[in-house]
Amino acid sequence: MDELRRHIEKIVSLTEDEFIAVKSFFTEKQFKKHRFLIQEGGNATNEFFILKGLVKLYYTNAEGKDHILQFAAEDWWVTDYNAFFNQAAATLNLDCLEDTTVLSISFDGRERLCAEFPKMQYFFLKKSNSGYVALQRRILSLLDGTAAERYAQFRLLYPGLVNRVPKTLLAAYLGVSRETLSRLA
Amino acid sequence: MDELRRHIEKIVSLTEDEFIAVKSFFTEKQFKKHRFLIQEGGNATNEFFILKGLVKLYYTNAEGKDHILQFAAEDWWVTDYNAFFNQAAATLNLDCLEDTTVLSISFDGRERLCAEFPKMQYFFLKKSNSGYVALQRRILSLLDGTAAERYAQFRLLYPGLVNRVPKTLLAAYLGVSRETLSRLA
DNA sequence: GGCCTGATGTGATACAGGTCACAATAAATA
DNA sequence: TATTTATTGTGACCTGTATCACATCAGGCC
Repeated sequence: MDELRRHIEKIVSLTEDEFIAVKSFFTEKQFKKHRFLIQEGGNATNEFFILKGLVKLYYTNAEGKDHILQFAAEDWWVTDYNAFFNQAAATLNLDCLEDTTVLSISFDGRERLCAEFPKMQYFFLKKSNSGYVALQRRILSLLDGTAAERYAQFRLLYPGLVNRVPKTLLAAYLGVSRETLSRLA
Repeated sequence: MDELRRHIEKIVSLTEDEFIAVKSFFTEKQFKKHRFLIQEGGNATNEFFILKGLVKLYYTNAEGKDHILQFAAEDWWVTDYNAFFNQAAATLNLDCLEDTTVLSISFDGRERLCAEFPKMQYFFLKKSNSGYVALQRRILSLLDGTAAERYAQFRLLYPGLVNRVPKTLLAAYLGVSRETLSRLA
């Protein structure tokens, strides 16, 4: 739970009492490797903060091909945000690459948390803003970069993930075939 | 200015007095076609709300090739968000495809506006959240779709822009060459 | 230990889309 | 009105990646 506090305090500071109140909105949960946190067609009523482990968020297209939107390891937030914010059915899948421990917060919980603590609303705003910028960067690398450049960029940006994620999945994140990535590596 | 109020009130409601206070944070500005609102290397101290007109936000790579991150017409917000949020030098360009009127707000202004009106912070949070989801969707269409599919999707999503933006620029947005787009149309 | 499944490498071949080149309008601007 | 400067189309050719097909090797599990 301390991870959450350290994480939040990178942006806003909290008193002891405030943090106790904040953390009451979260529930700790454990998932084994291969378990789903969200499945297409199901609900996505929770957002997850990863305490330990590694998950992948992905879309499976009509031909059964997966495209990975995000990996999330320690200190990352993840959910099917479209489904979460709009309280709609999930179109994405989220499952564990490793045994994973998360803190879970419901949509309503998050709304109440933000209403009660403007600081936390500020925190989520800053997070959302930097997430937006990160996605813009990724779009640019898809528009501008070659497969090799995107791979190099990924290694720079997420050195810790490169040797933790199988190449097949890295390929599904980068938008390259497994075989092509293998020829680059 | 009424456009701004209508736009905000889709998410939070404001009293007359509140709106008067809110709008004092904005300045109206006019730009002619081809004028730059932001240039690479310059500053991006302002965020713009488009009242009238059309702009493009783009990145120019080392070979001089442009990649369009965003078009923004009436009721859209736009800036180089990386530079804006981090108070850093711009890496993107923003210029006018048509004569354009905007409401401009500075970074500091926006921070004070959010601090003073939690409602407005909530507004910006919701906007950022849906922006994030929209970029995820675009990433998926870059990962999954063929050029023709992306074009079809764009027409569905932004029917009003298709005949307002030259095909050359649409191609730079979709990540296809001008020639290929022409053969699809 | 032995078996199965997932991860990775590599060759052969196919194709979507890029690049280059030229032409014809349409639209700004002097 | 005249003169550039954008915009769009289209042919010819090239190339980065996808696909398909095997082969190998490591790790988890019975």
